[in-house]
Amino acid sequence: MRDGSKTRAKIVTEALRLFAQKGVAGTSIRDIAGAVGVAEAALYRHFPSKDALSRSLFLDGYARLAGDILAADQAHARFDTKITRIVEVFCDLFDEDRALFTFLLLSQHAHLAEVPHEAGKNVVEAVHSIFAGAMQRREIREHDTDLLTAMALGIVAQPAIFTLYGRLQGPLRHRAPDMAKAILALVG
Amino acid sequence: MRDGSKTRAKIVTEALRLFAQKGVAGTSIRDIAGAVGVAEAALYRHFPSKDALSRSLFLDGYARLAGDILAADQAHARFDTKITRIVEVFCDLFDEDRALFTFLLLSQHAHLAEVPHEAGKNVVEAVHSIFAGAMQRREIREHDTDLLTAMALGIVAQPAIFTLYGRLQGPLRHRAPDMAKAILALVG
DNA sequence: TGTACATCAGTGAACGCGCGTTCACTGATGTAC
DNA sequence: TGTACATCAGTGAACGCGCGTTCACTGATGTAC
Repeated sequence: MRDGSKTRAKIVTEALRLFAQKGVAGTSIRDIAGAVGVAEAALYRHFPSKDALSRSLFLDGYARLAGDILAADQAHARFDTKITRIVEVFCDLFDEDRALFTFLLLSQHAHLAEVPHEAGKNVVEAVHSIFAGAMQRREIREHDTDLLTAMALGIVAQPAIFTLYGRLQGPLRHRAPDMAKAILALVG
Repeated sequence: MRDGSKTRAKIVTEALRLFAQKGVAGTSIRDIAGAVGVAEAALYRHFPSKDALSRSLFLDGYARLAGDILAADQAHARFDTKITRIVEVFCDLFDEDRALFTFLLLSQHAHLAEVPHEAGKNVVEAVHSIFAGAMQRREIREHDTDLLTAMALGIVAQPAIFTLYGRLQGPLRHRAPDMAKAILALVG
């Protein structure tokens, strides 16, 4: 049999690019197959449906970000170092794979309900666990952890969105220090 | 001729409700007409196309929020009062018309490019003008106004999204004091 | 007040198009002997 | 090493369905005289 892993990888890349550019609903199986350079039916050798493809891309991307956040958390001891590094990780992933981020931001509302609750696969749970842990260890004062999680995510996600729309220029990484400072001010 | 204003109002209400619930792509003209209780063709007496309908709903809702923000800004003198009131206005609109807010948050990426640049119709410009004004009057220190705008919007928008998903409970208004405090900490 | 007319909101059926998906088939490559 | 076979990635054409939109038509209501 032929090795389909190259084709599968290209489907992932091109689907992400097109989904980010035109949205999932605005991208047809024909579009993706055309960009990959295969017949439409070939996509169904790798993903059972268009919906499964977009779900798989979303859950994988979301899990990757959650995993990177958890790893940055565990690699550092002090709360402020954790936050700084996590913001940097977020910015770096954004700057390196803008198509993935655009897709995650665009289609979060379609898939958020299907995301598993484990912190390793769920960005919200990952961030939540970091604040909850710091609170438990008395490194920060008592707060509503969910509200804190929401505001912290908003502080990084909204500048990311502004960057996608050209309202903010240059790498998001340049904003990391200000964003980290803003998050630390939430708990200070 | 018959008075179509009642029908038009019902189209707006039902379309907003359905768009918020199932997304624009997931809602058909048949769905809307069925909810309104008219034939599909009747919708075309009020809006030239499905796209024009969703664009009109978006731009009107977005302009309403921007107008309310500007009005709250102008009704107060001190910067911290302005911010507090603006956050409250945002929360109240959210709590009163959740369908509108869900729709605005869900479909912002489809329409943001078509929003006019005037502060009275554009939420981002409205918030931007408030920070820019305060900076000019030396009420707050120098900052990157666009980054500030993004972070401030993120601080209120993300808790709104969490509330939509049930991750935060109760009226958003209850979070207003903490969100206002967080925004003021950005410039403090 | 009564009548003729113009306007236009709403109808019901039909339209063609693009979509996601399926199908029987091909042929390249790995495996068994 | 050579041959027969199994596997399965990829093909090309076709499918039916639901979609947004259009059409000629109806009839209620406002206006002119």
